[in-house]
Amino acid sequence: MKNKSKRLLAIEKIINNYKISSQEQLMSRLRKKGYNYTQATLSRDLKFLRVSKIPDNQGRYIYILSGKKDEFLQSGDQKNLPLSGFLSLDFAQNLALIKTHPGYASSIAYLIDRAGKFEIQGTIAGDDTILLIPRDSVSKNDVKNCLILIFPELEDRLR
Amino acid sequence: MKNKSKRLLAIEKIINNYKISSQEQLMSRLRKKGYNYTQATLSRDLKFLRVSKIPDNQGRYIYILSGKKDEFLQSGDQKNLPLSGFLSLDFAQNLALIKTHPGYASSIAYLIDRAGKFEIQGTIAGDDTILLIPRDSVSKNDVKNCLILIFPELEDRLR
DNA sequence: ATAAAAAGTGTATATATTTGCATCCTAAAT
DNA sequence: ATTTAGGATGCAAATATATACACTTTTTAT
Repeated sequence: MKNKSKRLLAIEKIINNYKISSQEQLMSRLRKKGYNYTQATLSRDLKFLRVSKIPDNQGRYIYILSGKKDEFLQSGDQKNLPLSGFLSLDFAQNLALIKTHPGYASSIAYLIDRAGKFEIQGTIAGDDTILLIPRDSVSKNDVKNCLILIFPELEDRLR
Repeated sequence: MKNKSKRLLAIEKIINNYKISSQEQLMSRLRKKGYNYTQATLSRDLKFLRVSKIPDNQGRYIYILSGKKDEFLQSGDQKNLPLSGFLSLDFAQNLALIKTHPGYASSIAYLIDRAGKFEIQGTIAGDDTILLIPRDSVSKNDVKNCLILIFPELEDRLR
């Protein structure tokens, strides 16, 4: 259903941006955004998205997306070298096209895949071009935001 | 107490070696090994160890150590897909996306092309992803069937 | 078109997990 | 030796999460 995927996107967004520590808490945010449904369904959604609850280092529990787990656990010290090869982002129909310097495409695509974003169904990289296929009903903006989440350095260039 | 650290080690060992999906389950294994204490304490231990419960790709929930998370997410997806490199099939819009083990995409795509199926207009292969473009008005299921015809071994996976 | 199967959800409930409080134990300080 | 402080733990209760069942909607097959 169309609403479901939007809802899933909303969930991801919230989890990425806030420290959520219970489904009720998440529900309340979702309700504010107009998604009106029950905790039972949310539980199923979280299962679908493979979201897990993990004890953080402050003695609390927080929800976290599978794809982000790495990053979260290893207090982010790894740099995205290949990102320097990023050139541009454009959209054709519902597809996103990323241009890179020659040879950089596959390594950047790899990072995108590895982030495990729900919004991004998959990528195909050539030598200097990446075709990024978003999931149904994911907007261009959602894709942009995704990419910014993966590569914060792009914030300026994509906005 | 000296027992605690041993206990924590035992917990880690068990979590590493079995698919544990509830604290009770874990408790029962611990008891077998002579650690006799309560679920409440176990809950605290898990918090201390930063163990989290994550939905696996079999529709269950399993406990996993923070340090192992990476590994799990990696191998978890591949272990049960021993077929010729084929990983998954999904649809976005009218397009089909096939994920493969790294490096397998082009050879699988080649086989698909070579089968000369009418329903499949063409394919584009990256390193581990194939974009399959179906002909107009070909349904998802038609595509599935096509693939099954080409790769009978996929019957179970795609149904 | 119709039947059949599958997917999505809410409700209520079962299960599972966390935590407040009291207690006990150990170690350091007096 | 007695006191004091902090960690560890059980118990019971509070919270939180998952799921069986019934029902509806959507998708797929005939």
